[in-house]
Amino acid sequence: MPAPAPRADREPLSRARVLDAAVVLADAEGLGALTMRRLAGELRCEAMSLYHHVADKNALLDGLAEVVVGEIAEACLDPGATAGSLDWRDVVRRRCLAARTVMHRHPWAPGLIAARSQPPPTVYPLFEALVATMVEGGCGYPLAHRAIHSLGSMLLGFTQELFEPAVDDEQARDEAAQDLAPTMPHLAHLAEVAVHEARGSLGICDTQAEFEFTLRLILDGLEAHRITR
Amino acid sequence: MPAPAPRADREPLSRARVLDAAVVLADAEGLGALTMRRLAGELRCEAMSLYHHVADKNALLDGLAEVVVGEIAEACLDPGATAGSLDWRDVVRRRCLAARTVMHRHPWAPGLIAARSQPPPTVYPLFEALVATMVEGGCGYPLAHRAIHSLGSMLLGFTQELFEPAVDDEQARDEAAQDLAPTMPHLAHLAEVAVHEARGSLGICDTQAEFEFTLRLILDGLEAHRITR
DNA sequence: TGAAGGATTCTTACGTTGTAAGGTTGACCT
DNA sequence: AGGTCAACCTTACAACGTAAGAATCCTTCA
Repeated sequence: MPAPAPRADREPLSRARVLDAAVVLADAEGLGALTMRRLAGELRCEAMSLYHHVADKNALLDGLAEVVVGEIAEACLDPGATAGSLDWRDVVRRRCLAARTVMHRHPWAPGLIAARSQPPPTVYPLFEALVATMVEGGCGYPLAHRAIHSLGSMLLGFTQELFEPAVDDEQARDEAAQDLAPTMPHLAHLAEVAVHEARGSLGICDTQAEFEFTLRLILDGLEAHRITR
Repeated sequence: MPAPAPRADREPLSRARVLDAAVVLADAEGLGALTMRRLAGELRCEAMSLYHHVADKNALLDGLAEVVVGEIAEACLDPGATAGSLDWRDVVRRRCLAARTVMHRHPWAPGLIAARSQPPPTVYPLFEALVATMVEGGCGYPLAHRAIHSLGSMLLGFTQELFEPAVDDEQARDEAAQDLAPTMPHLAHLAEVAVHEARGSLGICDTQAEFEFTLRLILDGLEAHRITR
């Protein structure tokens, strides 16, 4: 097995280093400034060298979404963020606020994530933790599921079909759920429930129903404020 | 004054025709397929001809956002959409659903609108109508204002600072509010109220407070569902 | 009738982008 | 010493947005 052959005269490139530099560049000058040549310049290499660490520009953007959502997940799951919270609402609330401060550092992120067809896999630990908190708080899986949809825009900055096209193939979906089970037990369970509820899995939720649910939630909340004002 | 000089042998171009073709193209093949040359091809002209009707590609995208939001506003304000509604919530609910069906036809729209720094002016009639409905429903301007923020993602597909950078200059803001007054009385009034409430106008809301308000709305609504399940 | 004038459209050209193809380098293992 | 292979660079090309200016066409007035 050949060992890696880093040059002695400078830090070798790597997927992580490329993505980190891309995030820094996008933060500083926006997504528009993120070109392969410019990014290479920041890393003191040539554009084509980047292609050894990311497949192409699209993969680079996928990676960016992954990194940012990962940052959000990390911030949300930091125990310090929710220390001393008793109510499940308080935990979820603080997590959403933590997500927001991360998004604030990367204003280009919502648009980027929204543009990808699939949310990056780094959302799963976050959703898993949220569902866990809610279920332990007595919400039950169906409500926790709806909550994830309702909170989507608070966590990632946009609404609209969080899990849209995904997989049409039913068997592939079942396998995906199986893969999820060991590390994401709540999400796996939620997927099962969703199958019975909306004839879809994580991949195919009844987004219309979810939309209407969230809408009613907001309107009813506003009505309550109107009455007690 | 020279009259327009359209060619006899074919329909002349126009800003509206360019934008319409751009919407059709984006709907069919996505925003990525929307290039000046390609769009020109659809219109059976050369790329450079487009520049007489839109300043540049960025202006084209601005125009696209304008058209889509205009479509949304039109669908929402269609009296048929809200006929027979007594409750203000029902009116607003139906408008949001109408907005959603329009967005469904233009899946690229939320990302596009979110990417522009300012929402297109075609939102104003929509917001005006929503505020009017809510105020007449007994909500009061402060609550109607919050409602617009809370409903942002239900109407346009994304959250996150609907009116972000806008104008720093205080005088310019006052003038903008003046211009609004004749056609958008409720929005103009709302802007005044916002100045006192959050030390900002339409241009500078306390987005953090709005975010937290919406978040609590959703969480409290979910909690109510938990209890009564 | 026809020439001017001005809006519209097209031609050509340039710089920048993403990336395919293939050459070069240098650390490691025999 | 020489071979191997990942990492990296050079060159090249098609497609993009768009600047500059020529060509085209309708209108208007002489």
